[in-house]
Amino acid sequence: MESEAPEALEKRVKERRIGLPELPNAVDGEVVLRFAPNPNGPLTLGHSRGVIINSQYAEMYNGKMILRFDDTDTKIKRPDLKAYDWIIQDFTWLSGKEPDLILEASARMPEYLTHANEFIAANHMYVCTCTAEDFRELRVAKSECPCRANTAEKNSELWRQMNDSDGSLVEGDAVVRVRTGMDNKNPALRDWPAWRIQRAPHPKVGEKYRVWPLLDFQSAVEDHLQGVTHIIRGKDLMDSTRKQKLLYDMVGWKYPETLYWGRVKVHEFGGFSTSQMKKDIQSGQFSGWDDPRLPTISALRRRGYDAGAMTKFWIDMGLTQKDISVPMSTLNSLNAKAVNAEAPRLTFVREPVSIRLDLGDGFESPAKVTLPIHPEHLDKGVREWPLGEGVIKVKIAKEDFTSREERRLKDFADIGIKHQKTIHGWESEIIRTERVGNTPIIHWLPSNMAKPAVLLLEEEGELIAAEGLLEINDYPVGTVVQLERMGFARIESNEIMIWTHS
RNA sequence: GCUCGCGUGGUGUAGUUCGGCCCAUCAUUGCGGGCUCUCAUCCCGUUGACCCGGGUUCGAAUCCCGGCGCGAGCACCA
Repeated sequence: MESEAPEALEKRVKERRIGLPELPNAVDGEVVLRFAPNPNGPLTLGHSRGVIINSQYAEMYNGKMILRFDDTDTKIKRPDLKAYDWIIQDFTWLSGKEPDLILEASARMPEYLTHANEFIAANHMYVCTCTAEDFRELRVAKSECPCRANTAEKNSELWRQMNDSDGSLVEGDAVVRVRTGMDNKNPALRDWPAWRIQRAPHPKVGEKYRVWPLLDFQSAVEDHLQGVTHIIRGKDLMDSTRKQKLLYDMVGWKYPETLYWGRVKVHEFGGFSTSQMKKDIQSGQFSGWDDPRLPTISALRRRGYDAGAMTKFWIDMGLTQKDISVPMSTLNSLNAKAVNAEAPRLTFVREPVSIRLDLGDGFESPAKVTLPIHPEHLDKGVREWPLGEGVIKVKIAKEDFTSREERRLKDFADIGIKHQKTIHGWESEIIRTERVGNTPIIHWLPSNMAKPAVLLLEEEGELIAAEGLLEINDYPVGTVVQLERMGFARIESNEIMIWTHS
């Protein structure tokens, strides 16, 4: 291989970067990434960034992607047994493949305990029996607490008492701290807590353990055990990185490369608080985790959003540390592009008004109306609406009925809207079937092609079931269709559709 | 209070490491128009930004100094 010309090294040509930036120190085939949610609910749009960006990188570098359940809190953010499966489902749907490895922190406790024993024996950690309030003061004052002077033997003994089921130490009496130094200029890093006592039974392992590691310890040990090479996480965890790095340095481990992103809000939803949503569902404000008004992955999937569109959405967002607030219209635009080509067209008439069309003397009515399933993909075939003999009964939307002028029934005929009522109902007449001029087009259905259906949509925070008539079709449940002149919707059942977006 | 991070059009983003290719990229939104027997999709056009003040330099979005603004951590949550 020839050595590179020196001038080629002098300056990179500036080019616009497309896609995700390169990962620092990444070796193809050896990258290990992880996504580590707390299983206290299903995934939200906010989580999807973690799933997607990490998965994308794993794919870019032919690396490994771990899904890890950080379920070591039995009290404040208690794990939800159902959430484990929900998250695996959401993860798989978002990334297009199953994780290479699934780990549950609660099942990894023996490993964590082993390391705790070791670190306490090595004097890297000590048991602290100060109250949280007292330690807070010590932390501010940069002064060491009395417990810090205990010997490793004494600490091991106290640690045994913390673990002991009939021990004298109960919840709140003691924590294990990492001996980082009380003089660290960053107060967040001063002898940070690694273990605490929690009596609440764990949904997965019951009352097997009395002590549970905090995130900073559990995650630090597990990342090392799994050989994680790159951590990509929120910048709110920057001090977490620093805490963990202090521990890594003590025990001689190599800390992974770490990248951060800022906080994300969506204009329409605000933040993504799983706990808040859980409360609102319990109080009956929402019907469930897949309530179309919620920013959960299950709700978005139910509404017909495309995982590829979400992927592009997050890739476009990149890895900046800026706190951002994005409008749903950005995602919607990407989603429309993703689903439009495949979405069959259907007609939905909201608040239908029945009209009898008078064919007029000598007027020849066509036997049927033929319209494409997709105007840009004619190979997808056609829809055929047979028209009855004699008088034709059609349905049009109430909002289109307000006019008294001519309107064109799309792909069929110009009619005069007369607001003339007879014993049979509203009557109008067909003026011509040829397309002449630019008579405003409205959509419609012949009554024999219409079936009652509801369209679920959100209006000002309320979930509305808009009643109407849907064109008879046999698309399977889950099909994302485009309702002509309205927008996209997903077929949820024979008579229910869920609104996606326009 | 201490510590850390971030500031490019309405929104998001590229460019900032290594100053000139940047009178600043791309997307989205808004506005205008075209295509279309859908108010969808698509196409074209257009408005619109380097937080502020100094400094270094022939030249600064990019380097230095000082402000200001926003956010996060300092939990026995993750």
